[in-house]
Amino acid sequence: MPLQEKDTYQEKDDSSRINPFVRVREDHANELSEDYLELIEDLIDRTGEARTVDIAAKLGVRQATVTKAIARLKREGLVTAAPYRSIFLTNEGKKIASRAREHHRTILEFLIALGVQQDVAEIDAEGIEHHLSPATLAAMQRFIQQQPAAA
Amino acid sequence: MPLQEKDTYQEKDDSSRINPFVRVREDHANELSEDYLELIEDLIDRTGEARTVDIAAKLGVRQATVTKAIARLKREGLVTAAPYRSIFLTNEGKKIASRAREHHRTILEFLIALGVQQDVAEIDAEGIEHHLSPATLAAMQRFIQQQPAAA
DNA sequence: GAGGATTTGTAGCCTAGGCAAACTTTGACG
DNA sequence: CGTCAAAGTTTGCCTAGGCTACAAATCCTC
Ligand SMILES: [Mn+2]
Ligand SMILES: [Mn+2]
Ligand SMILES: [Mn+2]
Ligand SMILES: [Mn+2]
Repeated sequence: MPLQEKDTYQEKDDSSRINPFVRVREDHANELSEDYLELIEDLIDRTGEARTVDIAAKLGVRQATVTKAIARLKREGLVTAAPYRSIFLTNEGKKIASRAREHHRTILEFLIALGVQQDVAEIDAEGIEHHLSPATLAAMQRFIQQQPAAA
Repeated sequence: MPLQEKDTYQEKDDSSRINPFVRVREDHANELSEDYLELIEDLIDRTGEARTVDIAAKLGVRQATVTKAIARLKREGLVTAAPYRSIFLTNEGKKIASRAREHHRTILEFLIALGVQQDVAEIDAEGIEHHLSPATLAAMQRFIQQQPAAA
């Protein structure tokens, strides 16, 4: 029995650790969920409820797109929603949302500490937040701490 | 005549500047091209030619996927390729490849200067390289310069 | 409490980017 | 040369995530 039949078999679990491109594709598969959940939590905190129309406006997509995405999140057990009613996070959804928000905040603070203008930092943070390993986030944290809030 | 008919019309040109999520979707539309072109240039430099089988191995996808992607790049005028022969970059393709490689290198150096371990930095760089504005890249450059190659 | 604007949902379409399976071409080598 | 394994392509399939157009429900407002 051969030790490697790599030609046709693709590792599923730790290929992400050895191939950066595979890792990026995996990141992207989680990206939408994270953005939706973070945004839903935000809307609930700030306006009392998360409505399809507001999510669509924030994300810059059509409402039909949001409806479809919500159906998927429901399937995955991350949100609950009754037809024509607003959207709520499950406990699992809340966990992901909080983690996403934290990452987002860390990265934003980091970029600003690095000297990037606020509005540019906001934009870049939204993209890179899904691609950073714990180690890199930790390094960013250290950097923020070292910078004593420059004037 | 109303000043805004925003309800049905979506800005195309500068919406990217005002909505981070739209900007991220645009980034992702360019991501594959950039990665392919950078990789093709790399293979040519290091092995003399860019072959489907090697591109597939590097990206962690099947050869059929690469063939399809190359067809798209050809359509876009970024590569040339005859059937069953290896792949070459057009001038336009070379420009994009070089810019991508430069960004990649800057980000990698930056992460390492920040204290991230080499292999983790390699992985994270591959994801975030497509999401950074010129301003942020410039800030990273400055940071690298300030750090006098820590031991 | 009826009407109508707003919001939500459904149906159908499209493209990008994956895959497997089968076929074709190439080229190394006996 | 002829063979045949390796490389490349084609075909057909799938899912995610966009969109429009239209239908249905909700909920202001009078
Ligand atoms: Mn994001
Ligand atoms: Mn990305
Ligand atoms: Mn990349
Ligand atoms: Mn790269």
